[in-house]
Amino acid sequence: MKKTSLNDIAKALGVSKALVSLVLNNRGDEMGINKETQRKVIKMAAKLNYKPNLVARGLRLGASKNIGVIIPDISNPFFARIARTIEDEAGKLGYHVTFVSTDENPQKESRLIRLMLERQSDGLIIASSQPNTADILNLRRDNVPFVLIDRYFPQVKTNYVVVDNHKAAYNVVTHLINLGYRKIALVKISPEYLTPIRFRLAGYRDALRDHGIRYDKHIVREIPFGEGLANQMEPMMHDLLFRPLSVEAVFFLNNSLALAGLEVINRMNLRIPQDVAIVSFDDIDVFRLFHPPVTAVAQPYREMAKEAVRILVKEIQSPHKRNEKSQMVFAAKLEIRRSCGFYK
Amino acid sequence: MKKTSLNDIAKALGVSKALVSLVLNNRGDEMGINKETQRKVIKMAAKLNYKPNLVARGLRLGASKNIGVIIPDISNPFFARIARTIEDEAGKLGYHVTFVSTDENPQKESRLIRLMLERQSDGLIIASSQPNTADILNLRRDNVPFVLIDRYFPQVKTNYVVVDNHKAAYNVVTHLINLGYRKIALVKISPEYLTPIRFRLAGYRDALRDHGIRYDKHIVREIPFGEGLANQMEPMMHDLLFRPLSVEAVFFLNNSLALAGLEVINRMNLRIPQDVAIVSFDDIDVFRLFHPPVTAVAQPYREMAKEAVRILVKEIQSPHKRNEKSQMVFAAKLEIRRSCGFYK
DNA sequence: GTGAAAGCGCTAACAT
DNA sequence: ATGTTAGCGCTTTCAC
Repeated sequence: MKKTSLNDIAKALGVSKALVSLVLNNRGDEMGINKETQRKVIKMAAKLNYKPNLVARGLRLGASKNIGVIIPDISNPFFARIARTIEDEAGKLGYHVTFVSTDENPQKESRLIRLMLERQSDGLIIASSQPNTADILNLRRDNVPFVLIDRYFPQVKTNYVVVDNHKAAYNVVTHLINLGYRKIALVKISPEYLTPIRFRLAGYRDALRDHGIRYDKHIVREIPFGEGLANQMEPMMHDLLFRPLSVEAVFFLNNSLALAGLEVINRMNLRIPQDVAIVSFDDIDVFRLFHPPVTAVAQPYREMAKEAVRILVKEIQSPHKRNEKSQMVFAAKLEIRRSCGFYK
Repeated sequence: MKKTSLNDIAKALGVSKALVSLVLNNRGDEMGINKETQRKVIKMAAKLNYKPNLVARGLRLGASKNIGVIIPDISNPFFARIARTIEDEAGKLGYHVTFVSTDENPQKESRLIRLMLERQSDGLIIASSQPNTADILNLRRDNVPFVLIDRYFPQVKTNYVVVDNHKAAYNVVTHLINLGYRKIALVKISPEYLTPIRFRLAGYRDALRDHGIRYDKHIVREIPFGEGLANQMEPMMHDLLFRPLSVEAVFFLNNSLALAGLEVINRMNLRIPQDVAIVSFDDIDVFRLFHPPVTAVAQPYREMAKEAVRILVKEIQSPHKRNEKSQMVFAAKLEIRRSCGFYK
């Protein structure tokens, strides 16, 4: 059973497909087409179970009404939330969304950017894992509407929506220091060139410095993104938490690190916060549920996603002034819970 | 700056676009096109930054190489995992994927199915929230390749990939009974007509019956899908856990329910499993990390997603024998942890 | 070896 | 008030 096209309806009725197109796009009245004719067209469309071919329409109109969203991993709760909000907000504006996951792999990301463009996405939202700006500069040169989210490139003028990672990390460390902790370890994830990681690290260093604590590279650690996270966490935590390092607090730079770290700490039968205090970046739901609840930096992901869509769609719809770029920096909120020994 | 098309390359070289198309699709040798000409075409394509328009190609070829995935909520970890695996597996077979979320809303699901078809998806993977089979029957009538996942319709012959929910729930309850629990509450989510919910409930009833325990409707509860979950959980837990009901164990029928329930139980300062034992369906990562770790039913989501893609792509690629339908029922695994008082 | 032409389904401009 | 035509970018058939 072949799909019904405009032509099939036109033939069945002995009219032209242009007329059918107009009627079905609710432009019948505007074009002064006979009410009765319109009725017949609509009826026949229903009878033949007509579904417009949006691909053909997109080809004709030069717009797909599709937004490509390129993120590291749709199964990471932080990005899943952002993705979901983007989906909803884009829907309100008449766009649908295609998500793809890069696994923090720059080559894969390049391929996926290309794929989205070949599939004629009208614009892109990207949480980029690129170490350099080549792809981004290409997009800009080609006048492709896009918005960076979560990560950006300070040296390039683009649209972006991020949080103030430096300040957020600074606040975390200050909070810990105020509670009396001095030996504060930091566990980050590679690739380390990403702006969120770099700025969080800088916030950590600056907070230490401003409180007269020396930066100690031995208690700043890194784990590569990927599956083996749990395995590497175990020896690392042993190393940090026992002599000679004996850190008092650990600041995890994202939610996956914190989850892996918590699992290890539980296995080691250490108490939080008595034996070690814990803070994480990214406030995922379950942090509230742990024993004790985990202090974490909450990013306003809804607002971020919403803004990203708003900026993108605006740029898509005004092809003329594509050189006005928007930069949005949101404040993150430190959700203080009991894992660092302070009870709200 | 306009996008480069085949025609632009053809003109720049004074050849026909047919030739360019052949060369760029690596069919130059096969068609015996001059090596030197091929080289020039490829060079010019690179110089003009040519990107094939996959939409136009799809229109011509009648295949988009796209799979539509329709699920309740991409930000639910269970579906996010499935989605991610589908993305990877489809990618291996040369397909890309579009995810959309229905929020368990049947009308929204109908609209999204239609949208995916209008966007010319070659096939669909659906975790359906429909109370009836109308949409499914339409899809079948129109010969659209699709695979149901997680939920299915027993009265309709379709492809589907699910777990044996009855058996899994039966095992959960049997496990609890063997540990000595008698008053076992069940908390389910609406819509209740979904096969997983129905079969899990049936498994619960059958296990009780087989062990000579009377089914008590007062300790079988339901919460509607949506935002207000936490609010409704609180009074419900009070009701179940204190007199006169005083249940000894609670079986949550999915991960969101269990998370909300755990939060309330923590707030009530009850101990797990001493005051109440807990089991959940869906084994999400964090269950391992709770104090105590939560016993849960693990679905083999990787295998399920992989099978769904395999079945779908096979059907897409063999338009002739579309009436051979595959039904896959996977066994779920009960991950026994300490939340029900049994220590492995 | 290469080119010309047709056509996928649609819509906009132009005719009548 | 309705129809005709052209063309979006691509691939395929057939002709030279």
